[in-house]
Amino acid sequence: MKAWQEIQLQALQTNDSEHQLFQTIVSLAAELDFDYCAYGLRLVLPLNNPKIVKTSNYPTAWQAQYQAKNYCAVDPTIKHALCSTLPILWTDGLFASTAEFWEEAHSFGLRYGWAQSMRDVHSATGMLTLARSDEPLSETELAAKAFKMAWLTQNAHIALSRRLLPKLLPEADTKLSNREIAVLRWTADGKTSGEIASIMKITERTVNFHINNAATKLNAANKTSAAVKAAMLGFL
DNA sequence: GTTAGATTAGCGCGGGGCCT
DNA sequence: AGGCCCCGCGCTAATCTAAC
Repeated sequence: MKAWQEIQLQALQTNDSEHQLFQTIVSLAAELDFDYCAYGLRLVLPLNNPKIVKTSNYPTAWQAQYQAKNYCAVDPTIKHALCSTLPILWTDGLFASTAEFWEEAHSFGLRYGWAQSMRDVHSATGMLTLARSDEPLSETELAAKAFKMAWLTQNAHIALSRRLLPKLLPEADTKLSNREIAVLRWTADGKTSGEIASIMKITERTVNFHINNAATKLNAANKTSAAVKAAMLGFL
């Protein structure tokens, strides 16, 4: 008999669309006794307004309200997800400073939940939330299911971000040459083109050439943006 | 605050070597 | 042959710095 993780992995490694894939995750969540399931992906770029995409089987009205009131900005589980990859449990204490948000979530049947985030090599943060209306999450249940829930989070993020990233952030798929990476590293360290030229024993113009090529590949407006993008995406 | 000079960044163009 | 990587030159634009 195959292990639960193995069956799950096979289900998530198919070539299904995001929608089909999310339905698989929903059914895996259901096996863990969660009616609701939500996945959010937050990219690192643009720095001033990072792209966020969400998909869930929450009640449509709640999804609309969440969007309309921009609850992304106050949701404490998102705040937690961005600074910690440890799982977090929905508790009254967690939502103490966002009472209105918490009450509205309750009114839509979202009462008991658990969430965990994960970061990939491109620094994109994915968060999987598992929730339900009726049965509180006991310590015993958590202890018994913690591993499976974490495993589902990890694989959901890997599978979904693999499909979403190329569309949302094509730069993440860029292949930089070794020379381009080297000059961007020195640039990110604050070296001028002249300094990099003497360090790498090439002319300044050549340094600029590589930086320029990298900037084009990264869709960056200038060398500063190119160095930041490359660093944020984990290329350096 | 203004100005002039120095420094740095950016652009267009061309060419050689290597690999498929 | 074509694509990719690497290297180079001359020039202009933008920015910084110090002197007035």
